[in-house]
Amino acid sequence: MHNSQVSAETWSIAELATEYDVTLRTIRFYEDRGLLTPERRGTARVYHPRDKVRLGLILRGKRLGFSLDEIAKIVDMYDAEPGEEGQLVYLLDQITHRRAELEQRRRDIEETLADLAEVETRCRADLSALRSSLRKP
Amino acid sequence: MHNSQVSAETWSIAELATEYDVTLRTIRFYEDRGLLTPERRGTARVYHPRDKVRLGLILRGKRLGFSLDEIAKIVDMYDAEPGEEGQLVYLLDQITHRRAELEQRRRDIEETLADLAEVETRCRADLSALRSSLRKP
DNA sequence: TTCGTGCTTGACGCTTACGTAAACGTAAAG
DNA sequence: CTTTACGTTTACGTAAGCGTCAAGCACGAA
Repeated sequence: MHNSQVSAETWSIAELATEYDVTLRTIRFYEDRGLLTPERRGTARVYHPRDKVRLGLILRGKRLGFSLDEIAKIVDMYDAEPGEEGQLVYLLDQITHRRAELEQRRRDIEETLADLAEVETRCRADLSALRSSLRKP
Repeated sequence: MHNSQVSAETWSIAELATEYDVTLRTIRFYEDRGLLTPERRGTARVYHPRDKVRLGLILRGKRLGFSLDEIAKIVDMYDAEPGEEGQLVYLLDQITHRRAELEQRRRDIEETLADLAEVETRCRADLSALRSSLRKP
């Protein structure tokens, strides 16, 4: 085995695509939008752990229904440099904002799950009624 | 007051738009896609409680990041007729499916909230460090 | 009758998030 | 040397989800 040293592992675009089940096109598109900035070895892209983590964050953001623009802001928060005070205050503000959004989504999920449970109950009732009416017609 | 009888209340398209803070265009678009089926009084659309509820469900679905096609399936589950056995089994299957998706989303939210909390901690630390270094230079 | 208000139906435009070729480079394997 | 695998850029296509006119009807008030 070649890469037996755990530190400083890298991946090709195809490896990342397979691991996260996205297309190469998608990964390149995210780079186009500035969300990923892989190293270049010649013309080929080489992805470092940082890129891999970011891709994971991007896809999680997508599952949550954020747009790529919003995801860009969120992900960039994660490895922002300390910076000046105004910047930090802005960041804290963003955090508050995102948190509120996420909590709204969580409430939506709870409600939807509750609704689904209701539909399921009704459904099972209908089903057993249907079946018992068939057993003794 | 005109509509003093609570039962069988109806709304105009503008009323619904105001209440849910969407545009008329959006509501008509949902109708176009078969998600809403208001009554017609002449040419004007008249929305019944059922339509209003559905609009609420649609918007909740949107906040959760579902596509309109997916939302259509979900919402239609809610007021599906009992139907035949195959239909009911299909419905239960859909419910299982949606539930799994929603639970994944909930996990995503928990993780993101945890990440945000971490960023916030780091951020506050940086901020206080910055300020204390300014107070005693 | 004319005005304003609210509603209607097209129909074209735009952005997002990719899909889908087309055409080419590079490097190892047969 | 040719094939195969893997990568690249460029660029047009598309589906979703509306925005934004344009043009017109219907109806009560002035």
